[in-house]
Amino acid sequence: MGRKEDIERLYNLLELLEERVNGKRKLKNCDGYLNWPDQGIYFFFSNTEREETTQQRITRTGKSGDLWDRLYQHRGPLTGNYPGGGRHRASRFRLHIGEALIERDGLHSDFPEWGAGDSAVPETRDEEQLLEEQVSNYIRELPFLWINVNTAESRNYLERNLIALLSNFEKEAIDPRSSTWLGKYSPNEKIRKSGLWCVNDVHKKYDSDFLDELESHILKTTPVE
DNA sequence: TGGCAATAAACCACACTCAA
DNA sequence: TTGAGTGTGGTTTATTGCCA
Repeated sequence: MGRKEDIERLYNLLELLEERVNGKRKLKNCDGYLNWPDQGIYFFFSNTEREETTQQRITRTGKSGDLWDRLYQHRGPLTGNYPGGGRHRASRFRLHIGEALIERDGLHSDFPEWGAGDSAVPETRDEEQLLEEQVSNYIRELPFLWINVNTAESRNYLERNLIALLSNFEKEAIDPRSSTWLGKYSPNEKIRKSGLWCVNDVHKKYDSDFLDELESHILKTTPVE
């Protein structure tokens, strides 16, 4: 089977997953009180559709040994010192989106420290709060799905192959992103060309057999309540 | 109903792994 | 060695349950 057929199979498997978990969620409606699986893989979708279908396009996939903790890092806090914001230094997803917003809106002089270092002093965080809020607003509106994957070996294998399959980086573009996709403004070439908010593995080849393993995990995934 | 303790979740900074 | 990304562990905050 070719890459296009494998991508079709992947999206069909995700439709099955969506049925199993009673639909996609958005982070704006989620918290840690839901019974998330301890470990797993998540799929964020864009609100735009794939070519020739009504399916939403995958825009990022990632893994975690503590699923909600990772989703929380992407969502950002609702309360505390930075409500509605977040920490892009703890979430590359947030970092990439913020960089694209800076490029698109010409905000370099407003956020000169964005992405600099692993931590920031409160003064810098105060200055970045406005952009963190914009990033949070963007992420919290993205529909997402998740699967339960217990072993790190499986999570690494599935994530690597998912990204390699979906990435258009230096490959034939399947489901190419529109010119209005925010990632087109990313300073990172891998994001612009892959069509994903991912950098690792976008240039790799994938192993079709991973779809069989993905299906087995989907069939074991249950809804959160 | 209010006070207290226990527990869970939220939050954060830093450490660690892996690949290039 | 560096960058990307996740894992770990400590602290703070919120919630729950119990008792007077």
